[in-house]
Amino acid sequence: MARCDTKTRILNGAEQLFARGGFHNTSLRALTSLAEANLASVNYHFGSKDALLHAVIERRLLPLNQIREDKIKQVLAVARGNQTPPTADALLRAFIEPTLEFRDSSQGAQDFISLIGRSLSEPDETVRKCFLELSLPIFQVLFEGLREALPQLSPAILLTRLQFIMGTMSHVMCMGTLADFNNQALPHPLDQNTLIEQLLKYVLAGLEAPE
Amino acid sequence: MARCDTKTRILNGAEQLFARGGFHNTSLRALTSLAEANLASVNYHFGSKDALLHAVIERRLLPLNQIREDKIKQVLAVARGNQTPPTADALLRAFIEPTLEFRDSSQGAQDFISLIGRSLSEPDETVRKCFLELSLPIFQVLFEGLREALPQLSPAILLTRLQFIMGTMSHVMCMGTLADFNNQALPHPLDQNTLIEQLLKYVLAGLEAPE
DNA sequence: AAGCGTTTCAAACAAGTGTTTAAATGCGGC
DNA sequence: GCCGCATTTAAACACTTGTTTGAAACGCTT
Repeated sequence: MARCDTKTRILNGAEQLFARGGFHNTSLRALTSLAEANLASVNYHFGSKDALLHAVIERRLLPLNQIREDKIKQVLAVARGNQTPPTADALLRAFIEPTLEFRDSSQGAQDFISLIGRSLSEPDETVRKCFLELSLPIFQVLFEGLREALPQLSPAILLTRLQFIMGTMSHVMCMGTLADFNNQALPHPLDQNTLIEQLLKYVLAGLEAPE
Repeated sequence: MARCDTKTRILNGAEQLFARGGFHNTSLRALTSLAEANLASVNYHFGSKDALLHAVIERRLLPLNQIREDKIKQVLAVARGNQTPPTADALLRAFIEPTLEFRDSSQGAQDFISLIGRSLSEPDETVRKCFLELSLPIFQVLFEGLREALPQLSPAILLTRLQFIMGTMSHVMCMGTLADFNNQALPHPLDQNTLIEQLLKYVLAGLEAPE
């Protein structure tokens, strides 16, 4: 494990283990051993295992959500300047692209995105609540933007389709560390850009389908 | 807990607790207490906790997969009789409809479907492997059928989109027991038939999008 | 009623869990 | 040098985990 702050080493180790083995299946002993830290240091630096999870998620999700929110608001601003409604394509791209680009920026980022991708379906509240609290605002912004982009869709249908999109995204986000299904049939995985474009095409077509 | 076979009571209880709290977070003590059975009865009847999970999944997934496979093969047979390629709509319907219909047949079925929906993103091998082993054959059949239905799509793209569809479906399957996100914004959830139709419209549009 | 295989039961097992404690260590400022 | 603070450490804490054990209870046939 790379040499740096104990606190950071713990965060990095936790990110990796939580993502690959799940929060509850990761013991503090396995974690501190990987992070080359003392067992008690987790409680010293973070207070508890739950608080550590919170810190792991916040560290990367806050900046990522900030980027996505900025991009979405930029799309909305440009549209307003042009006196035209924003396009669903631009909005979804602003939401999806930073996520997948960030995923490929480092191994830790990939673990983190996989952790986040799984969080919506987590049976355990701890992870889900933490993710939702930090993400509901941006969901709101995206939803309102899409209402402008697709005024022909009723809000209920739009929201339903937005959830479908979340499901699709979550799955893609998890795929990084879950290679089983891929390797079974697909000889070589799609490269990053193709995957983003394909994902966008898929969710956009589904979103814009006639009601 | 309804009075019946100890073995069945354990299966029912496990289904509920595994679905709502996750496999590893469910202790045999909580389970046997809910099932009104002795702690040791799990190991007596099933051998181990892992074997119990296997039994829980097999009990419902085998028949469900059988139904789905039959329906898909029926679609293929009819198409062959008509000398026309099968439609993607009919194939996806044969795959999706039984799943969601089964989900609403009982509370236990809903728990089970939610358990299955989460299984693809499970960090723990135990659940994922068990599900994949039992489901890869039907994925294969569906894939081959879709290749006939959409010959214009390259196999790699088709497979990628099929994975997107699995992601969308998984998410919908989990939604039953994960009400947070719904209740946050959606006043009343869509009824069963509307949800199926919307889901089909969404995945079909995404699947058929020009490459 | 006796015998027999199946099932249930309370108790104990060893191993693993997150957390706490109090002593030891490191290190910068005076 | 030495104080004071932040950090690290090993040990113990109380508790939960899945599994095993051997005896008790049950249901059935003879």
